[in-house]
Amino acid sequence: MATTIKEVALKAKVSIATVSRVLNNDPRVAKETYKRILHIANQLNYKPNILARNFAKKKTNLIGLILPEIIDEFFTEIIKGVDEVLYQKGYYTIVASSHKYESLHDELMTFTNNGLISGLILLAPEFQPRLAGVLIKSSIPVVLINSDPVLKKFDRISLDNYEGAFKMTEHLITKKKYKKLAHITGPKANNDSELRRKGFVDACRKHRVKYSVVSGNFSKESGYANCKKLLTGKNAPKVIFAGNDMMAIGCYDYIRKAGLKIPEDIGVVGFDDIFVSQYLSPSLTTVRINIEDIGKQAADTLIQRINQEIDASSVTYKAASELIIRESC
Amino acid sequence: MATTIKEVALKAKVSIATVSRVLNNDPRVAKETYKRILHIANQLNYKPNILARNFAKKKTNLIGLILPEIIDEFFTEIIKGVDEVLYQKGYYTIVASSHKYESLHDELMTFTNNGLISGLILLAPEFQPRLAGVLIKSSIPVVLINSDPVLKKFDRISLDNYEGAFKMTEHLITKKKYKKLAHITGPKANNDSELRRKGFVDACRKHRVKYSVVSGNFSKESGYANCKKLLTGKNAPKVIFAGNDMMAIGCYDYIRKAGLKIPEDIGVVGFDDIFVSQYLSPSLTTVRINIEDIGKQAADTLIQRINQEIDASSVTYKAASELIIRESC
DNA sequence: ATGTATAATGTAAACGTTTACATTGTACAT
DNA sequence: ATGTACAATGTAAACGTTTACATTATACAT
Repeated sequence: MATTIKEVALKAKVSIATVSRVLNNDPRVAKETYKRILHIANQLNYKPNILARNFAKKKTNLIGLILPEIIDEFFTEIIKGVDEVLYQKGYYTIVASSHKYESLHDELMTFTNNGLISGLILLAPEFQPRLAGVLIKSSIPVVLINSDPVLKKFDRISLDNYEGAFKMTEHLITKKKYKKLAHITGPKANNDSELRRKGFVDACRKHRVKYSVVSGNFSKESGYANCKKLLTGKNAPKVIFAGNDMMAIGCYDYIRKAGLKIPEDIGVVGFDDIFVSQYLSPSLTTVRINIEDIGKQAADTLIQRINQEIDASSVTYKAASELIIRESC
Repeated sequence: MATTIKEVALKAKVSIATVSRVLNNDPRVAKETYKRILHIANQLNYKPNILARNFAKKKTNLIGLILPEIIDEFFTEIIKGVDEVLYQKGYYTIVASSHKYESLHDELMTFTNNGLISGLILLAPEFQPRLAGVLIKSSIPVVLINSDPVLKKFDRISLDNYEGAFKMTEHLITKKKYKKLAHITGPKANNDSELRRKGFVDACRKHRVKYSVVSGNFSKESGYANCKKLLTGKNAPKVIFAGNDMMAIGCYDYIRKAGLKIPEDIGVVGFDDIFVSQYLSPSLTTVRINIEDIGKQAADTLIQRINQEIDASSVTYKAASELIIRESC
C-alpha cells in the first residue's frame, strides 16, 4: 500500500487536516510545521492519492483532447503543444482519436458527461451542426480548434487560412509575376479549405489576374487528377496553388510523369508545410502554420476558462501563417 | 446536482447496494428488480460518478503513455496503436511526452504512485539503469517498449532491429549483387542502433563481402558528413546502409551536391520507413517496422497484465520488420 | 485581569460508490 | 416440522482527501 495522509499526520504528530493544508499551500499553517510536514512527507515518499483528491474536490486534473484521424500530419504537434501547457499547470491530457466503432457524437457524449475530465479540446475541421447540441449540454468547458465559426458560443482557436492563402497568392502575382494561376481546393465542407479558396480568389481579383479553381479533397490522388485536368485543358495555368501539401505532391507526380519541369514549366505551391515538403525535389514553397502554438493556445484558453479567468462570453485566437519560400516556383 | 445512486435507490425502494449491483451486472439480483432499477435509473438520467467509482474501486480506467521527445516520427503511430486497443477495452490513454522542466525520473515517480493510472507504457530507447529502481517500486504494471533487455523483470515490446538489418544487408548482397557495402550507425548508447549494426556486420561476414562501418548519431547532418567521408576516402563503397532514414536523407544531400546519381553511382538504403521516404527522389529503399502494431501489442500486453491473464513472469514481443524495396538501390 | 482578535491546529462530516458480511425469505430434503 | 442450502437484499464500513466549523493558544488593548 502506498503511504497515505494519515501516516504522514501520525508521524508528524498533527491532524490530517494540517497535512492536507500543507499539501494545498494553505497559508494558515505555521512555517515550522509546514517545513516539518513537508520533510516527513518526502521521507515517507508520500504522494497524495489523486483519485481521493479528485473525488473530494469534485473536479479532476484531466483534460480531453479529441482529434479526428484525418489530421495525421498535425497530430504530434498539437498533442505536444497541448501537453506542454497542461502539464505545466498540473493537468494531464487524455487523447482520443475518433474511434472507428463509435461515432464522434457518442464519444463526445461520454466525454462531456462522465465527470472524468474537466475540460475538452476538440479539433473538428468539418464541424457538424448536430454536434453543437451535445457541446451545449456539456457540463465542462470546451475549446474548439478550427471549427466553423457558426458556434459563437465557444472559445475557438483558428488557423490563419484566409490570410495565408491571400499572402501566398499575392506573392505569386507580385513577386513571381505569374499571370495565370490555378487553385485546387480541399473538400467543400471543410472550413480550412473554404477559407483558403477565398483567400486565393480575393487576391487574384484584387490584382485582376486570370485564375481558375478546381475541386480536390486534400488527397494526393486528387492533386494528381486535378493537376492533369488543369494542364491538359486549354488555358493551362503557369502556377498551381494546391490547397494543401499532399495535393501538391500529387501535382509533382503528374508533372514528372508528363515530362515537365518544376518550376521552369510550371510552378507548384502548397499549404501546411508538412515534414516532407522540405525534402521534395524541388523543395516545396508553401504556407506554414505554427501548429504547436495552436495546441498551446487551446490549452491556455481552456485552463483560463476552467479557472473562470475569462470574462468574455467567448474568445477567438488566430494562429499566424508564414510563407515558406523554397524552389518550386 | 447530478442524480446519485441514493436517489435511484430511494425511488426504487431498495438499498443502494442493490442499485450498485445492478450497475455492475452482479448476477445475484433478481431479474425483475434488475429491470425495475434500470428503468428508474434511466428515467432519472442517472450516470454513475466515475470519480467516486474509481475511488471506491481503487482503480481507474486510465493508462499512462510516456514518450520521449526524440521519437517524433513514431509518436503518432504509437499513440494510435495504443489508443485504439485501450479504447476498445474501456480504457483511456493519458499521454505525456517527457517534459523539459521535470526529469523522466520524477515523472515516473509520480505516474507510478499517485493512483491516477492503472498501468503504464514506457518508451525508452536509451534506458537508464537508475530508472529501474523507480519501475520496480511501481505499484502498477509497466510495459516497456524497446528498452535495453537488461530488465528481464518487465514485459517488453521490441523492434526487429537485428533481423531487419540482416535481411536488408542480405538483399543488397544476394539480389543487388553489391560487393562493397558501408554502414552508418546511430548513437552508441542506443539499443536500436547497436542491433542494426550487428545485423549488418553479421550478414556481411556470412557472405564474405567487404564492408566498413562509420559512426553517426541518427541525425541528417551526421548522414551527410559520414557519406562524404565514405565516398571521398579510398575504397569507397557502392552502397550505403544508413542506420535510419534521416541519415539516408543526409546521404542524398551529399550525393546530390557531389554531382553523383542514386542508384547508378551509389546506392542508399535506410531504416524506419518514415513518412518522407516514399516521396524522396529516388524513393528510398528501407526497412519498415510496423509501429502501430507495437503500440497495439504494448496495450494488449498491459491490459492482460492488469487483468492477471498472463502467467509468465515477463513477456517479450518482437514486432516484425519488412523490406520496402524502392528505387534507391 | 479581562476581553477580543487572530493565528494555528484539531474534529469530524462529507463526497458517491463498492463490497464484506449479515439478514431474511424460500424451496426442498429429511 | 425441522434443518439446510441458497437466492435476494440490506447494513454499514471503507476508500483518502478536503473543508466547514470548533477549539485552543497567544498577543495585545483595555
